Amino acid sequence: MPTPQRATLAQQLAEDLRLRIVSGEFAAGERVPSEAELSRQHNLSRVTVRTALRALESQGLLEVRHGLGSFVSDFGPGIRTGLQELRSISETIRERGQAPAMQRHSSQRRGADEHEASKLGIGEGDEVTAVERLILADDRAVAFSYDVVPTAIIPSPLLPRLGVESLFATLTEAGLDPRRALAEVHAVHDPDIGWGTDRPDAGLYVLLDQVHLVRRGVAVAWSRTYFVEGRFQFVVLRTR
Amino acid sequence: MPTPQRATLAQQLAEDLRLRIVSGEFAAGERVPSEAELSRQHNLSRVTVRTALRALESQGLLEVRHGLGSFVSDFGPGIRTGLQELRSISETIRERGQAPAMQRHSSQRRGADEHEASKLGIGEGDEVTAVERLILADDRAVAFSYDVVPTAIIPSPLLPRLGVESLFATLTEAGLDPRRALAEVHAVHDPDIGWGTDRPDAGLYVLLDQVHLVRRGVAVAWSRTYFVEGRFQFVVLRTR
DNA sequence: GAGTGGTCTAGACCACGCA
DNA sequence: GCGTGGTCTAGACCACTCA
Repeated sequence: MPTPQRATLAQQLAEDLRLRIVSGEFAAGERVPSEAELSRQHNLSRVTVRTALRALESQGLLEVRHGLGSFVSDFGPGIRTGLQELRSISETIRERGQAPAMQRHSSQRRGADEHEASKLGIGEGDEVTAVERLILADDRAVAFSYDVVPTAIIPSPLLPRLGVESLFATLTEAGLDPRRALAEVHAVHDPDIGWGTDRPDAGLYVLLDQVHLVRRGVAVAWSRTYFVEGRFQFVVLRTR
Repeated sequence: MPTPQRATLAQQLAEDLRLRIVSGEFAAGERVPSEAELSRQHNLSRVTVRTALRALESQGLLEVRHGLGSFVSDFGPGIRTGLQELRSISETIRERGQAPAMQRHSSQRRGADEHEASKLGIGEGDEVTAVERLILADDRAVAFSYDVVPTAIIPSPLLPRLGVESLFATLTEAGLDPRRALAEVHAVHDPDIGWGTDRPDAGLYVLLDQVHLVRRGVAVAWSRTYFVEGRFQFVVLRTR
């Protein structure tokens, strides 16, 4: 039986507040309760509350001002997501009020090449399942993804679902909830990326080349996701 | 007199460890002292030590493994920087053992347009200084940057240095050390970006469109920096 | 001065990996 | 079992903003 992976208290609070923000309960520009207040209301230490607020700030949802309070950011339309937050793409799309969908373009089982083996920490030649999929929001292509997963870690009944539903969903069901991902960010201009009629003419993408890790630092997937430039907005809060 | 902006204890420790890592005192794959050990050695609480380790992890310098310890990442060559860390580009280049340089391409003082005013939180028409500069590492172009700064916040004697030396250096000297930046990440393919003979043929860039903020949430600069794809490596640790 | 966020501490208990 | 990191608490003091 896979571990349920209970969220931390800070994560729960962040999620709670996040939903209240995206649902509009807290309007843009409005102040959210102070740290002390949230502490009392949720019966949490201030450190924990701060951890949650930090997370929301790094997603660009809150602006925290010393001596004043925390305010809901005025963010525009479009799918906007904090790069530092590892979240399912489908979830992100859904929360923006759009309908996520997925189309598998190809799927094959084969031996891992040297590069894949190194990325995934498995042996060269060990079987992997490689999928190519298209991610849509309201029937519009937003990303093309090339994913590689060691076949051995996925229970057979779940294998056919790779590339058909959210990668996160499949991994979670296998008890392999990705906790972290180390991502490289690149700009790519290549008309050969992607497929189908909805492939953008410009062929311009933000590439997230990422290795997904479960808690123990063990890799569960290597994915290269090409986000169509302009259809997904990535935000990062950089701090010193 | 500008505030010296003392670094936090966590930042000091992170910086200390970072230098020891990049200098090779801790080799790749090696374990660094445990949290408890660092606590004792530096006479800091464990929370503070953890804050420092987190920062290094998010820069991709450390891999932290539950039950085992923290290990120096095996990172390859190339200028690699954690997107979540706001650092001077020059500093980043210098630490990679390369020589940073800067060339100002243009500079003008004029009224802020609507977009600039909104980004910087100033009035439309307020005077700004707009600079175009080229950033080099070992005489090779790595980025082109278009920066806009409200003229009023920079003391006149420092104005001529904008675009000639590190933006960070100038701002810091003016007592406006940027603490945070909210950045949008884009892929750009545009042969009109950049100038000079070293302009890459491909015209492909990772664009960081960022507003630099001082502590109080006040914007001090809006910069659009086009990093030549492939010459700078951006890494992000994404977590849930 | 009152209220807010920013930093830090000391200590607790849990979960993981290994011998 | 022991040492490691993961989470959380209660409380302290400081710095900023506004009245």
